[in-house]
Amino acid sequence: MPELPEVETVRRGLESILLGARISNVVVRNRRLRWPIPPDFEAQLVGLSLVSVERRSKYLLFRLSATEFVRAVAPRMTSQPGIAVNPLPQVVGTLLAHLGMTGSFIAHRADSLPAPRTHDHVDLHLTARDRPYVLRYNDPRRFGSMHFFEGNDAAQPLLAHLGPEPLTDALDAAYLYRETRRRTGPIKQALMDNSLVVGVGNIYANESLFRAGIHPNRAANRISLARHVRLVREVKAVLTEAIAAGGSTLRDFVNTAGERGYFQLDYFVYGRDGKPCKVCGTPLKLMRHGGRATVFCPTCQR
DNA sequence: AAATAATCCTGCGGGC
DNA sequence: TGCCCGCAGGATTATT
Repeated sequence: MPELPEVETVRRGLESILLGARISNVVVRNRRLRWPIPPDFEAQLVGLSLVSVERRSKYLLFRLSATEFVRAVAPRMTSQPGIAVNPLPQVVGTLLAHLGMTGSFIAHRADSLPAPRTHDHVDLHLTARDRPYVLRYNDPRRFGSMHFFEGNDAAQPLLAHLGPEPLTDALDAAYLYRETRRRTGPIKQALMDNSLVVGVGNIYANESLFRAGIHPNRAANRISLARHVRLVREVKAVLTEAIAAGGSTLRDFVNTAGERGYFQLDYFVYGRDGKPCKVCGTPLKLMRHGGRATVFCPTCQR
């Protein structure tokens, strides 16, 4: 179940393999994702080359150019405001994709492409450095989405109302404190509200609150600035550590090479209700926020 | 404006 | 063994 660290893991994998690749063909087997894949999707993509893969919230943005170019020797770091090694061609459009709950992109060498299996909805045929690949999108639950757009990100309804990225300076304690003054609901749900801050789903909300020692039920506007400082620090830390571990693999997450992540081994609370707290030994409790399981330590979290 | 509920979907695991 | 049911959950949309 991809959250920000899993999407970032996928982004890095895609860039490392497919930067500069030209899309030669697009095969859509099932258009019925979260929103239907538009009928002109395939025609819009064929012939374009991959300039970069960026991430905004849990969306992947494949920046595409009409002109082919040679991949730079050093990969361009798009997660940080980096310096392009070579001048990059002009972006003419963007493939916007979301993995939903169960989506995955796997890059196959074209000469060892398996026969399509159930839920293999989209194949992007690409050629990178004269080597043909097929980037295959699989999504059993079809909560993911995919479409192409031209123009500014801000004009995209899906991107227009997103809060700041948690791993940038746009998220700090002063911001979170200020923006929660009128929120009387549980901090857990505020953290998961994408208009406040993006990329923190159920798993990492649980983990961040535990590590910050904050009870998930505490009203957001009744948390002091000092405790917001700690919360912001832990949100950033838990996401950063999860990215370093290649994300979390519960049932089904795999990266672009089909490999699993390992951060689930470091969970303090998620999925551990009834088990002893790793810090104090108290049995962890389960409650629900908006249908989502919340696990917390009644001793460590206040 | 904020909070809550309903909705989409398939796979899996528990209970009987 | 097999069937039913609840649950998993991101994010939009609708409703209060």
